[in-house]
Amino acid sequence: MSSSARFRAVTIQSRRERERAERHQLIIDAARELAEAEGWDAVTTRRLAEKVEYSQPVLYSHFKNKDAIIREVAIQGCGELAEKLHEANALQGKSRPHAVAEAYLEFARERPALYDAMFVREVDIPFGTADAPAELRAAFAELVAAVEPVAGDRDLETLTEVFWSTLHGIATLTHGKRLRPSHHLDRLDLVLSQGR
Amino acid sequence: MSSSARFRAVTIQSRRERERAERHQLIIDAARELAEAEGWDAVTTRRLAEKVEYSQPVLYSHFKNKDAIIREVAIQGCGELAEKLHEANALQGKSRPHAVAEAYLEFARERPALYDAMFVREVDIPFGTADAPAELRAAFAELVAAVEPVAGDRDLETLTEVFWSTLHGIATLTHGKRLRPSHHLDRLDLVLSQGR
DNA sequence: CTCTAGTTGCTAGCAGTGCTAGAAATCATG
DNA sequence: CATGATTTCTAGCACTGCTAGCAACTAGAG
Repeated sequence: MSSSARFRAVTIQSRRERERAERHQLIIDAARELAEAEGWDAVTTRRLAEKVEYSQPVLYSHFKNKDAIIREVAIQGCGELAEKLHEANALQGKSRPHAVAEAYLEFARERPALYDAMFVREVDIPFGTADAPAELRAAFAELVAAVEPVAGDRDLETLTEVFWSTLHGIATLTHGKRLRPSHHLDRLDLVLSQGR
Repeated sequence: MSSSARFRAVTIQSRRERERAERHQLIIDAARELAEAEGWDAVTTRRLAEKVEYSQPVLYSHFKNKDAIIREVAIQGCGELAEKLHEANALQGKSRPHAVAEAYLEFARERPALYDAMFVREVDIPFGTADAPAELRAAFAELVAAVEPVAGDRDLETLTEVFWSTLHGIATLTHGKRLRPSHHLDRLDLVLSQGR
């Protein structure tokens, strides 16, 4: 093997790895788009394969199974949520809890399928533990940051869990048409006034 | 047709209707048991038919489709929840919000599959409207009753929705292993102290 | 007791699901 | 061009929810 051949081999390999990574992401994006457009029930391996213009087995060369694809969608979604909450935390004017609560609920409302994958479906992503994905811990950290200025002498992490639970409850019950849509803002005011 | 024949005909018919109703309930109970034992994924029409010792098409002579069975399970579950909350509301000693919150979370923890059918899965039961099932309205009424003594000048129904959302959020996030199990009681204390 | 009308429940099958073994096609290299 | 390795596809399995159409049973009349 000549040195130029070896050199070529390396670049070809890296190009292949890059293409593989692109296709990996393509599958994730396609799954998310399909879910957002028609719901997770419409995300079948056949339709997903058709959307990325490959055959079904290609999906399984990238992911162990269908759940692994959804899990990846969920984790990337957590990254986006963390970003959005970070921006809300940086806003001047409104109180941090207020801004973050609004941002959280807006996220859940605008991307219901994504939110579903992240926090409703059973996806066995490690959550509390140390080996939870970074995106997830980042999102929770933003919630902690939002609550911190009003925590007072209350335990910060516990207070954050309760804050998160309330937002999550409102998000899911609203999406399931179990709350009166007209009173959305009233509920938000009430949550925030209770938190002091 | 003699008068005795007519009499017999009526009783035979009523006996059949009774047997049909019993089988109807048998299917609902079997679905719920199977779901509670192995999760809703295990509730297939084949396994359900086997459990009630009939063939699959019998299920479809009682229910329009599989979702209709789950919906019935969910509605009856709401009835049970309403009962349990009613008892909690009647308890002396603890504050009503405290007793009801504990009862609610205990219900969700002990019957996770049932709770899932009631409030997590998309089941298109009419919720807010007037033609919502009585069981459902009864359960919500108990939540209202629990919140009423601490409502003060806040809108009762909105406050109840927020209270419910928080409980629902805690219930689902706990079940999905997204909250620290060790701090369950702390969270509850925090919720109740915030509600005044 | 027998025959008939009507009901009830079953067998067998369809189209679709997640997933995979093994054949086919493609590619980099001598 | 030929070869060996890699990549991708075809075809299939066991399962899903659901249903058409046949078989078995029952109730009542003669």
